[in-house]
Formats: sequence, structure tokens, C-alpha cells
Amino acid sequence: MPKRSPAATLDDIALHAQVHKTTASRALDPARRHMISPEVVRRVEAAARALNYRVNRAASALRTGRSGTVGVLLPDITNPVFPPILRGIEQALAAEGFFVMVADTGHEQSPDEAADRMLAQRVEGLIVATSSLRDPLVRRLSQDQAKVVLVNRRDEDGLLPSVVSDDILGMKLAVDHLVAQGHRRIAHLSGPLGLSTGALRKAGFEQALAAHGLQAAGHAECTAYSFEAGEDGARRLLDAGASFSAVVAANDLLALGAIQALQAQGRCVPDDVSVVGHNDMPLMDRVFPALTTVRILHYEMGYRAARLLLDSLRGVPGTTSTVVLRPELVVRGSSAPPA
Amino acid sequence: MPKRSPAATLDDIALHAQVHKTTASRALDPARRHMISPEVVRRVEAAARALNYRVNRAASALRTGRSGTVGVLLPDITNPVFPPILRGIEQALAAEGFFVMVADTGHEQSPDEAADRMLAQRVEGLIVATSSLRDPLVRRLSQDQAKVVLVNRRDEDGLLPSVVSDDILGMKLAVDHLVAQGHRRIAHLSGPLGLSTGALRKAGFEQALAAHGLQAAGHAECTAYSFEAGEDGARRLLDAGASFSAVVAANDLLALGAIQALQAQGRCVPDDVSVVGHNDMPLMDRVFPALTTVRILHYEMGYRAARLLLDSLRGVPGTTSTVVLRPELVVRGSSAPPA
DNA sequence: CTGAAAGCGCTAACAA
DNA sequence: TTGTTAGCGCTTTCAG
Repeated sequence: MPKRSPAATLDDIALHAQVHKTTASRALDPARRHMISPEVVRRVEAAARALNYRVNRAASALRTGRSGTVGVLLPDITNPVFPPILRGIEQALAAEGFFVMVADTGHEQSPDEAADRMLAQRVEGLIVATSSLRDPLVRRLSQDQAKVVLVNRRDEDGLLPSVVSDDILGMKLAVDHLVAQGHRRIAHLSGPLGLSTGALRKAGFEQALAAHGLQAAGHAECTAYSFEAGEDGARRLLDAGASFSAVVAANDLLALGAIQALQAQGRCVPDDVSVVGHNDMPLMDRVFPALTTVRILHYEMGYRAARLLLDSLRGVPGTTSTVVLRPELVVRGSSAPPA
Repeated sequence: MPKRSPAATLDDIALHAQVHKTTASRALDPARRHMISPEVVRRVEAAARALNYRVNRAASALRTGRSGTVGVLLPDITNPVFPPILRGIEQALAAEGFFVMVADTGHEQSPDEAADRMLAQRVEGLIVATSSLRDPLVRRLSQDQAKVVLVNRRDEDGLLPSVVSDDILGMKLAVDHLVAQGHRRIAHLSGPLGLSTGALRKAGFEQALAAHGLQAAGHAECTAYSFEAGEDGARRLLDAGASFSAVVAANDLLALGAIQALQAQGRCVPDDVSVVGHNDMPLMDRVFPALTTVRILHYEMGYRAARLLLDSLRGVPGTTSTVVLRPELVVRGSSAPPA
């Protein structure tokens, strides 16, 4: 078999184009090309094409300390909220020539370990969607002076910049909608309270009820943002004898699980019980009944998080801010006035 | 603000542990640790911990030519088939200490450009889910002698190793099911015929019909694997005056779009027309009507693709194979005997 | 078992 | 505008 020719280096180009490799390096870098005469640029580019040259980013990363990569820590890419976030991140970064290294830190790997390995890879920054409210990882990372942005999560002390949806407002939209429909006995299916989304949405739910002079007709904390956890949570709510005409879930999957549990007990949605979700994940308009939910701009969330990180890498000051995006209510078939 | 202390290097460790940096390097590498006395290993490890040392992978990549990264090219991560594939890839690679660099090559970036940039990053291999049947990218990559595995796609000439579902069998399962229910006039909504999935599923559909002595009751090619494209395709089928009691779509999103189009024309699914999808994407059991579909093992597909690539990187011979996974039929509410 | 030397490919600093 | 020199941090010889 034909021996694999080793990749061309700057020295090869220099030889071919009859210039010094430094000159070649400059000629190939748009940012430094202006120092070089057009004629030489032309020759170097021709040589680069002829030899199928590609910079060795490993080498330039070593020299410059910039790898052109950013790490993204996700708890579970198969959870439908994350793909659009990742897409937003990826597009914002790709536009600036950066690459995304993803780690799905669900089962095998711990986020800490993954973060460590990524820092060893010399990612220039980290976007974290896995952190809980008081997360030791967050502390460690800020000590390491790593550039970090949280997405769809925030830390308790607000040490780190983050991009989130306005969870308080989101729950207010849901509650106001149900109250306007005439509901008075409204229960809540919360996410894990160790996550900022879980805690904030629960708080938002209670605040919104209080504003109407109401109290929660029941609450169950779900252990994860999954269909099964929602099913289980709703079952616990029912078993506890809670009486409610509507449920606000902290997440669409929880809402779907709740609908399943309600239907299993012979309750009809929305005739007997209204259900409102949160996120407006894809296909929520196609499930049955179509889910009334709070839409979050996931793509935008990812995009903004990446922009925030890029700004911080460029040393733009004042980037320790938190971006809060405004959610909106999407009314569909799963909510209706009480019987 | 406190000046950021530069990351510790092997020299720092060497100094701290009173050994040569070569020794430190060996002591920290499990694969070479055995050359070093336990006492020295202990000292080096202590120093590493004390100084919060992390290898600089950029440096070791430069030295060894191995970056510990693999590139993944996806057409659209928000398409629900890809997250489980990506997850499978990620888990297989993470288990071997590799990282995944993703590029979503939908709009902004072309796959070619992304592949080039990834090769510049010195990824050790590429997993490609974007390629069409005769893709110049594929040719280029094989010329570059880059290590490449296709996933959920194959190339026309079978030059590259790939992991796919058995599309012919999948369509046979769908058709056999409908025929068994009594359907005789069955139409096909294909994916883009430039993709291997589009072409093979169409072929499988026709073969399966022929085996029953039947012919297609109509066919429309959809321009993409999306809800809208399915809606449009079904509309074209109807406008063309095709008469059918069942439709087999090459993809679940196409099937959902088709259901939408059928319902818009006042046809009921499954009473008037049965619809079968392909992929069994998440939530297909929750849409209305719940979708009968051909289940593909996406996670496994990704996992196997990554394993194939890893084997090839390790120089295991005979890795130019194609892995074909067996799909299964999942019968739900969208298919029923014809009226 | 440990150390010395060299060099992967690149770019920043300095010199001409 | 171009060239020279040096060195980023690591690992692989080769020598002790």
C-alpha cells in the first residue's frame, strides 16, 4: 500500500514557495497577511494549495495558548431541551472559528472529571448546563480561573455569568392563564429543587398564586426532568389525596408523565384536570392533548451563552452579567376552564 | 485583581518532586508508570496534586500526533434522530478518553469546510452523518487518508466503513404489516433520494410491495426529513390524485407532516388512511394518533460507529466493514385495516 | 530505574 | 517587507 505521506508543514510550504516559514505563516493568516507583499502571498497560497496544507492547530495552540475550542457540559443530550441549546452554542462559536467539545455527563462520566479532561485539552472556556444550585464544580472552576458560562442554570451565589429563562415570569404566565380560566385549586409538579430551574419555578409558582390570594393545592418534587419522574410525581400527588383542577409542571416531560398518570386514573385532560408544561419542547403541539406550555428560547439561550463566553475570552469587561430571557405562554389543548 | 498564575508544567512538577521532568512524565502516565519506582511515583503524584497539574494535551498532541479528539459532522442536531446517535458516539469515545468535537453543518457552515477545520485541529478521525450517496466530501476524505466512519449513511461505492440500519428490511416490515392488515393501495413518501436512507428505503418499499405482487400507489420525494417537507409531500401525493389506503413514510417527521396534510383534507388517520413512519423518534408514542413506525437503534448506531473508528485508529485490521443493524416494527395507533 | 537531549510545528519578538 | 531566533510543554530516543 502507498505509504501515507505526512501532512505538509510550514517548512514544506516555505521550501516550495521559496520564502521563510515565518513569511509563509504570515501570508496564510488573514490577520497578518497585510505585512506581506501580494506576490509572495500569492506564491505561498499556491504552495499551500498544491501541498494540501492545513495549519496544525495543536502546534499553534501550544505556541499561542489558544486552542480554538470550547467545552460544553450537558447532562443528557437526548433530553429535547438541549439540542437547540447546543445548536445555538455551536453556531455562535463556529462563526468565530471555534469548535465545540461536548461531554454528555449523564451516567459514566462525572461532570468534574469531564471538566478536568477538557481543561487538560486546553479548551479556552466552558459552557456548563449540568450544574446544580450549589455545585462544588462551579467553585472549583472559578478557583481555576477558568472561563465559564452557565446555561439554563445559575449558581446560588451568582458568581458565574449565566444565561437563563425568566423562570419566575414563566410560572406567573402559567398560573395567570389558569386563574383567568377559573382555576383555583392548582398543584405543582416541580423539578429537582437542587437545580436552579426546579427551585426558581417552584418559587415563581408560589409567588404567582399568592398574588391571586391562592395557595398551592399540592406539590410533588420530581427526581429528574423525565416522563417517568413526572408520572411518578403525579401519582404521589394523587395518592396524597390532593384535590386540584389544574397542574403546573416545571417541564414538558413532567407534564406528559402527569397526563399519563392522570389518564391512568381515569381523569381526562383537560376536562377533569388542566395541565401546563414548561419549555415548549419540539412536538408538544403534536402530542395528545396538545400541550399548553411556557415557551423558552433554547436556541437563543445557547447562542447568547456562547457570545457571553466569547466576549469574556476577548477580555470585554463587564461580562460577569446574567442574561435573563423572556418566556412566553403558548396555549394549546391541555388547559381549559374547570368543569 | 490577583494575577492569574500560569498553569503548572512538567518542569514545575519536576522541580517540586526533585526529579527530572521525563521521570515526572512517566510517573504520571499509567502506561509508563511501571518503569518508575513506587516512591518516586508517590512524590510526583503528590507534587501534581499540590500544583493542580494537568497535562497540556496541546503539547502532547504536537509531540505524539494524537490529539485525543474525534470530529462528528451532523446535519442538524435538533433533528431527533441525532441526539441518541451523538450520545452513543460520545459514550463510546469517552470510555477511551477521547473527546468529541461536533459541527452542526446545517446552514452557515458547509460540511467540507467543517471537515477541513477539524482536520486542522488534528482530530484523529471523523464520524460523518451528513454525507449524501455520492459525496465529494467522502472522496476527498478518503484521499486525505483521514480515518472516517459514516453513520446512518453510506456511500455509493462502499469505500468507507459505515454503520446503518437495514433500510430494506425496515421497509419490508412496514409493508408486510400493512399488507397483512389488508392494504393493497400503498403509497410512499420518500426522503431525499440523494441520501442513502432515502434511496434505500424507497428501494426497500418497492421490493417489499413487489414480493406481494403489488405496485406503489404513488410516490413523492420529500426535500428534507422535516415535518414541513412531509406535509408538502403528502399534499403533492393528494393533488396528483393518488388513491391509497396507506402511506409509508421514510421518516417519522415526514409521517407526522403527512398526517397533518391528510387531516387538513378531512381524512382521518387511521380510519381513512394508515400511516407508518420510520425511526421511532422519541415521543412517537405520545403524538396523536400514536405512530406505527420502524424502530432504529440510534444509540447503538452511534456507539458502534465510534467503536469502529476506535478500532481503525488502533490499527485493527479489517475495519473497512459495514455494520448493518436490524430494525423492528412498532405497531401503534396510526395503522389499521382499511375500511 | 532515571536523566539528557532533541524536536514535534508553530508564532512572537527582535533584527535587518 | 522579510528573515532569524527562540521556545511553547510534552514525549521519545538514547545513554547511563
